[in-house]
Amino acid sequence: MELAQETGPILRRPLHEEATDRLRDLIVQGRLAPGARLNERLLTAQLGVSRTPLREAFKVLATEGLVELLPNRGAIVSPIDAERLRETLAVMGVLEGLAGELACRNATEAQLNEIRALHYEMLACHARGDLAGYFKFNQAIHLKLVKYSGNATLYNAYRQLNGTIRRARYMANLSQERWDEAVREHEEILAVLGARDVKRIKVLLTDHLTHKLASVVGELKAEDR
Amino acid sequence: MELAQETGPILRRPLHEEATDRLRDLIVQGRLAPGARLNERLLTAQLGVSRTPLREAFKVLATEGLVELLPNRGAIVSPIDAERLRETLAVMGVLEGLAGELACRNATEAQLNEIRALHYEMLACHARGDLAGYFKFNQAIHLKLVKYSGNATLYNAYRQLNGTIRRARYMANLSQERWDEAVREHEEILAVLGARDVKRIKVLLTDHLTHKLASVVGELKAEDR
DNA sequence: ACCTCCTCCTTTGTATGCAATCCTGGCGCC
DNA sequence: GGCGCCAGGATTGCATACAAAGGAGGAGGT
Repeated sequence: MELAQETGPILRRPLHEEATDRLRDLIVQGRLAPGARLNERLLTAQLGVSRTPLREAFKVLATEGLVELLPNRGAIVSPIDAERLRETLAVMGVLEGLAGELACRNATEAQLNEIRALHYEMLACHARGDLAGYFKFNQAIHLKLVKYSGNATLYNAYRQLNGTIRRARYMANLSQERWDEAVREHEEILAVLGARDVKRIKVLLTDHLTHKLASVVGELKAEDR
Repeated sequence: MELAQETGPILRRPLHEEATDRLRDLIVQGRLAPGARLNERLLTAQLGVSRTPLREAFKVLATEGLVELLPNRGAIVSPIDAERLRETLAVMGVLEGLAGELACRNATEAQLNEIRALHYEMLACHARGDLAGYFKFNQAIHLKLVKYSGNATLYNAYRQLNGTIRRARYMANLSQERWDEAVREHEEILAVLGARDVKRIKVLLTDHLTHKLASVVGELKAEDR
């Protein structure tokens, strides 16, 4: 009989945190659709918490922009509109540009290797045509890059904006051409990062995001039809 | 007898919003010192609300980074440390760079004139040596600039980060030389904005923020002694 | 004297209760 | 027939009650 599972430090997080994270995941993954009403009674039952922590979660997600609070009428999942996506990607573009610059300067070789590993995992997914896996590793790479900039504030800001984008990702498909192009861009970004070419990485990342923007917004428009 | 005061639309905001704003102001103005413990009982009495909306406000301010939640031990005002300021200003630098670029393209002449008006108000304060007034108009100018970029997401992100900085502003003094220099920089920014020189404005704003960074961090260090 | 443990009090975390608001649908009136 | 109005029910907003955790202070042991 197992005496102790590998649980790490005994984890007892506040319920409102747990609720916030669970809800955020549900929204980001699109399992709570944009525009959907968030019924307190339903969600309390579903999450097994009372209304208080749940409502605290609503407030947090509202400041993150994932939820909209309608006074006296509850909360809804923020609708996704192309304009807001455009805005968000523009902001993320400059954030990632800065992140790349800082990462070029500050990241250790070990950290770069971690990113490289993720990159190869991503290539594997691309080769297999595994889009979900591709997105996952793609996300991970971008997040790590920002993290390894060493600027925690930047990382936080980036993460928050990222929630908005991820939702769209789950909705929008990706053309094969754009996919191939994105992979090529990643290859180049990684090379430049390894070379610690501060000036060039900024341009590359900004461009990469601009292309992503065009792609996502294009796909979204296509879905509107 | 007056039948109707000019109240505009009847304003009935949720208590938690009101509480959030009031608390945020208290923190930003430094009336709740960094590191200070936020006692729920005290604050409920002071704000005249019950614990529920107050605690919701805590959560919101925590995601904004102005408050830290210590599980089972309540909340404190986030301490100000130079490193975090550095980080924040770096991020705001690129955000404002983007904002300037967009404002150059999108702002109407009327909007630019609004900024110009604020600029002259600011000059007046500078001439009088009115530092508090100067900060106020300075803030207003930067916020308007970002707002007139036309990117609401950018504006939100900027505003949030700005809270952290404003707190430091109330603490750190300003050398006369740096003050004069800042005013000159503003003059130039305004001129370039009027000329709609997209490339140049970005450089100017980024530099301006870099200088601000150096100034604020320098002053903060000076206070540590 | 110092450390430890225990207890009490304070404060926080969560659940629940109550009042106010909003939506639904059905009735009356034009 | 359509419009507006008025319950009734459901849902939210806020307050409060209850349970659990943290911290302070004193008694007892070494």
